[in-house]
Amino acid sequence: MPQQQLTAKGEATRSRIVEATADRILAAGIGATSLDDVRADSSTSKSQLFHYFPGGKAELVRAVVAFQGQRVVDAQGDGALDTYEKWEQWRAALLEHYGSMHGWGCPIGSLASEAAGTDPELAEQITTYMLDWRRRLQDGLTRMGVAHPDRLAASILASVQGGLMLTQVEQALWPLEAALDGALEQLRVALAE
Amino acid sequence: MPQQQLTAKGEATRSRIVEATADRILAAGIGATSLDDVRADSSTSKSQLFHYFPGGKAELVRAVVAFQGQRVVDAQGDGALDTYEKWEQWRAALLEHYGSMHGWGCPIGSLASEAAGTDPELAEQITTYMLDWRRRLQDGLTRMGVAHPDRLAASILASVQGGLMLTQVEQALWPLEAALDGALEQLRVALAE
DNA sequence: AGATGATTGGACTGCATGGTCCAATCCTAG
DNA sequence: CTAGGATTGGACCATGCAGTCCAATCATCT
Repeated sequence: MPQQQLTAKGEATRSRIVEATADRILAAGIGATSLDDVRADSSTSKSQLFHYFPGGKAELVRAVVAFQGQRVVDAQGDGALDTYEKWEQWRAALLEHYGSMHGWGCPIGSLASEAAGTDPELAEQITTYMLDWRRRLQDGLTRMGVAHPDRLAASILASVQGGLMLTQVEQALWPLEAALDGALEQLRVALAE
Repeated sequence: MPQQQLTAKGEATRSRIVEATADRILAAGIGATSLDDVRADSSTSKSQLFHYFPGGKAELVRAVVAFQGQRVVDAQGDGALDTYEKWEQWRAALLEHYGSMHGWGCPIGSLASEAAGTDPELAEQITTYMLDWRRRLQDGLTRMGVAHPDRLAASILASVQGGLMLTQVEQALWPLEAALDGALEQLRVALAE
């Protein structure tokens, strides 16, 4: 944690490092992302990496997850998901976001399995993001008065995550689209009851 | 590829290696699974590893994916998924299978992101398994005469994969259960049309 | 200008890990 | 019992990578 004051320049370098690392990790996973790769991609030196992330790779990865977590939140659009129309906008926003991204796959979800058995703190961080995400969906569902908002929220989130995984496997966006359609279908059924 | 003749003993050792590796990888991912870990877990020596897998770690990992792929197929139950009742049995079989497994997570899906940017051949192997899996679902749907079997199959598979991911994150089976319920819900809607 | 602290470059270290090699032992067929 | 191949043990090597360190530069404030 850089408690020291960061100048604008320092801040810029820091972001450059985080973003470069995020891209690499998204494309190749944590294990296949070396600090030398990051150094090259971000045009920095080893000392800069450790200057801004004294905790080394582990801290850097955590910063990346925080960074991506923020992006994910942004991608949801803002406001509560408490009308069906807003869910449709949500669907569109997700497709827009992931469709325009470099590469495929969920920037956070895809790390879950790799993190689980490696860095417990990281695993917890990822879990927290997932729970927040689910809670966000669930809140909207609760306000809409569906029967089991927790289960439905989990199911919808599963569709998103699974859709992203298939999207990565197929190198195409349509599986996510199909999965989101399925998720909205479930929502409609729940609303009709 | 061990074209040489394997005695029963050799075959046993080979399986021991594959299974030990599979467990490790499931728990910690590919990157965090070292050959020394495997050696220890399987009570073998370095020379045995390379005797049975001359291609080294890459070949071993591919063998693990093939092994897990077979398991996944088995877990689906056999026969075509061409009646709703069979889909319910399928649901039960999946829950039974993944609920009784060591650890959580999809033995293949969770590797997708890690493999994608590392070993192209492995990525292709995983893609093939996913396609087979989806095709299997899709065949049943086609026979049942639903409207867009390809998209529905993708959506259902996404539910399974996402459900497994959440299951890993939450360390509990219920998200998979909720996701599968959602998937069957979609199927019912498609059948009603 | 000079001082102070942030920033940067890059050589260097230590270690984990994938992979090689060879000799010892076990198994089976003749 | 013996020969040849399958199997096994484990020392050893090469390398890639995380992390350390120190000296050089840059920016800002007085």
